[in-house]
Amino acid sequence: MRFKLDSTKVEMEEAKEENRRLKSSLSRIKKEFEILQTQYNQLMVQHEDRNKFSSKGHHQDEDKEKISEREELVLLSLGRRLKSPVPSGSMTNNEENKKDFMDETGDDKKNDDHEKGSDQGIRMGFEYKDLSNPNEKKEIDHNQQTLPLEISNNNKIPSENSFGFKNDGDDNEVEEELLPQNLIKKTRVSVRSRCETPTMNDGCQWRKYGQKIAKGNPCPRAYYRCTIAPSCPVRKQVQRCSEDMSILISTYEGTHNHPLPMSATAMASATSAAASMLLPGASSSSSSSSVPADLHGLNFSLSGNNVTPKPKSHNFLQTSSPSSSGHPTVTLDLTTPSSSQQPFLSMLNRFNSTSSNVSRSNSYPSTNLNFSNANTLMIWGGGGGNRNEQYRAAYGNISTHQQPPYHHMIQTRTAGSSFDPFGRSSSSSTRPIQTNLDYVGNITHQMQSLPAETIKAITTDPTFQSALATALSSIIGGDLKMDNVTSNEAEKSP
DNA sequence: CGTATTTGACCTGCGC
DNA sequence: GCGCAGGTCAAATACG
Repeated sequence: MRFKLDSTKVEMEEAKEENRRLKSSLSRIKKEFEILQTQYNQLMVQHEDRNKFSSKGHHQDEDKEKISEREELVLLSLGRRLKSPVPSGSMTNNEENKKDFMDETGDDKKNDDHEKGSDQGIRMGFEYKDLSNPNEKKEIDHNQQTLPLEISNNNKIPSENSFGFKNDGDDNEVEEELLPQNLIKKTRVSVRSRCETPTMNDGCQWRKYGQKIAKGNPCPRAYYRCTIAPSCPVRKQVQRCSEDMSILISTYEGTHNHPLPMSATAMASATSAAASMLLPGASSSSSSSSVPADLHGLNFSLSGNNVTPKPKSHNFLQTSSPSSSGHPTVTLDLTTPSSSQQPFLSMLNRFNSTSSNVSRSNSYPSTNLNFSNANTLMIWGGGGGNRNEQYRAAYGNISTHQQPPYHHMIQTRTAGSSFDPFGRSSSSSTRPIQTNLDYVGNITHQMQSLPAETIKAITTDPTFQSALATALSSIIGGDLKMDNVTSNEAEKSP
């Protein structure tokens, strides 16, 4: 009994220490993010000035250019609401377009929390400022009518926060049926993972409603729907890979219209981000204009820069032929061996590339996000009742070296670089929170040490923004919640 | 007994 | 129009 008490005290002390480290990491991340944000804003201002200069003497096209310009004036805000707005100054009547994605409770304290957010530093999420007006949407519609997903930053569109649920769902179900993106097939996100269990635990609650033997695969395909909310439209297909039975392919479709458990937010963020990368605005080789993207509720600033597809390589992002179903599909591959040999700079080069040779024979391309994860069995979330359980479920059990998906994502993105942020094995980490924060912090920190041109290329690349936003949201969002929990617990503790 | 799963029937879209 | 395949429904069944 005495021993238990002592061990509990030791654990409490460790928790306090952990909490201190988290706070320190958080403040560092805040600073580094502000630097990044400042750089981005400066670039936006420069871009704006350049556009104005180049448009002199072209009054005939002035309106068009204004529209185009404002299409590009989309701010991807990682985290806290900015104290000072975008330097464009054109943000007026679209305040309501801001999507505050962090507030999980959605109660009346929301605004207050956001006001305090900068002080507390706990409001990580995505903020998308649409600087266009509804009339311009028609223009966009006209230009992008074959790709309605691009222009879904409509007020009517139920937004989803970084944790994968929509902000407000009064009429979401009805309105969603009328949305343009529903006129075409929904984007799917397929996750390949090594999993011994019949289904991957992603933190959500699923109810099986069907099973089919799909052609070309002797393994039956199981159909699940989300049961967290009765009206949730999210579906999931689970099927084992015919070539490797140990690989479980989980395909997600739709957007949760309800709050998700902590343990499910990682997957929700992953699917959102992955789907967003599929958007033509993010990956189209033909389009050079920025268009806002809102898929699965995640709003990113996406422009035409593309990522060169290199199928069957370990590139982080690949495009391949569309799925047989005809749905645009993003594949998150967590089954392949570590791509530590992948040069980080080559990825940056791809980020910086303004065009690519993507062959798009089909309007529904598939994108393959190849995250290295050779050893991890997929336990994305345990749906545990308390936050600690949820945390452990979502971010990996320390003792079993399970790691969160974004841990691997970031690790993949940094592992091949010429610098190793930590020089330690991620799987050997005994402090996953600290590790995750360190990764984020060091990414931004290392970026500052890069040449200015590289920084420019990185910070202005929407793909990077999307990926960074997702990573930050997933990791920090969860961690911050834990931070709160641990803070509260620490305060309560004697 | 309530809930979840199974499984055959049915619906729908697409290619020929 | 027909057949095929994917996807969904719903009654039957299993389970706790």
